[in-house]
Amino acid sequence: MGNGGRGMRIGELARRSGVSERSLRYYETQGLLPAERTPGGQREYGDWAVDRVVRIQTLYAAGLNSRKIAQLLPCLKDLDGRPSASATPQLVAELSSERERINGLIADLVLSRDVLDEVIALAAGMDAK
Amino acid sequence: MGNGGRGMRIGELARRSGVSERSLRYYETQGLLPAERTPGGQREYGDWAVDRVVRIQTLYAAGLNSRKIAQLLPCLKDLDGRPSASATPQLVAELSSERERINGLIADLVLSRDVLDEVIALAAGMDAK
DNA sequence: GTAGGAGCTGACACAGGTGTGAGGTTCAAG
DNA sequence: CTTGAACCTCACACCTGTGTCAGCTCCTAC
Repeated sequence: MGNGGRGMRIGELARRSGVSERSLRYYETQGLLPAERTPGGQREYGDWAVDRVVRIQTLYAAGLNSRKIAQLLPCLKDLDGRPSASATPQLVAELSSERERINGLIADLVLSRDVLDEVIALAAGMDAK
Repeated sequence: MGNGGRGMRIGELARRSGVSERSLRYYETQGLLPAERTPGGQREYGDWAVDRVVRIQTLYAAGLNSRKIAQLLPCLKDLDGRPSASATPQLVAELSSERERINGLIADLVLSRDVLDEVIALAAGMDAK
């Protein structure tokens, strides 16, 4: 090893978080995932990075874009402490609207899932008969 | 008028379903929304089309692509009657996997919504204090 | 017949996170 | 020092439903 336990590099973070190195680098350019650098220029992450990456993925999955996530993250209390920023009224308005969208989307997803279940059940029924 | 009550044209369907004409034409190319044609070549839809378009939108929102929706639709019982086809085992497998994805996505959405709520509540708290 | 709103096709562009490859550098084990 | 894995940057491509524009045709009320 000889690492000194300072931090993991991108490969390990990718493996641990289940996200590609490509995406991790992209997150950095978007200001979502700051990284220390070794003297040689390689990225170094602390353990907190894993949780952050997972959180980022969750928010992406919910349809938020990089810009919103970047504004949002500092307003969250991290595992250890308190938020490093509070949302501006402007941001709150945007997030509220996202919230609405997400609620509608959940409803659509449930509806769609039921539709899938119906088709699957019907096929199973045919099969059994 | 002089329509004879035969069917609505694309503009009305767009207005009634809340979907752009562009999208309706696209749905037709994807085999999702068959349309009659007037002798002059204009599309004509029955009232059933509104529901179908809404259904298509719901499925798109759930992340299904045109191909899957096209396979899925005939396996659904329409408002009036019974399905015109049953799902093949292959399709059932695909849909089951979609179902899994949707369930995971719902979980992500709920998580994300909670995150948004936290940020919003925190900003409101700051505001009140 | 005519005017003008509505419809038609075809084509180009976009969003934006991710895959992929080239070509070069860093790191650590031996 | 050498070597090979891991990492770096840069750049191009993709997917796919939708917006938009251009240029033309249809339909219907007058």
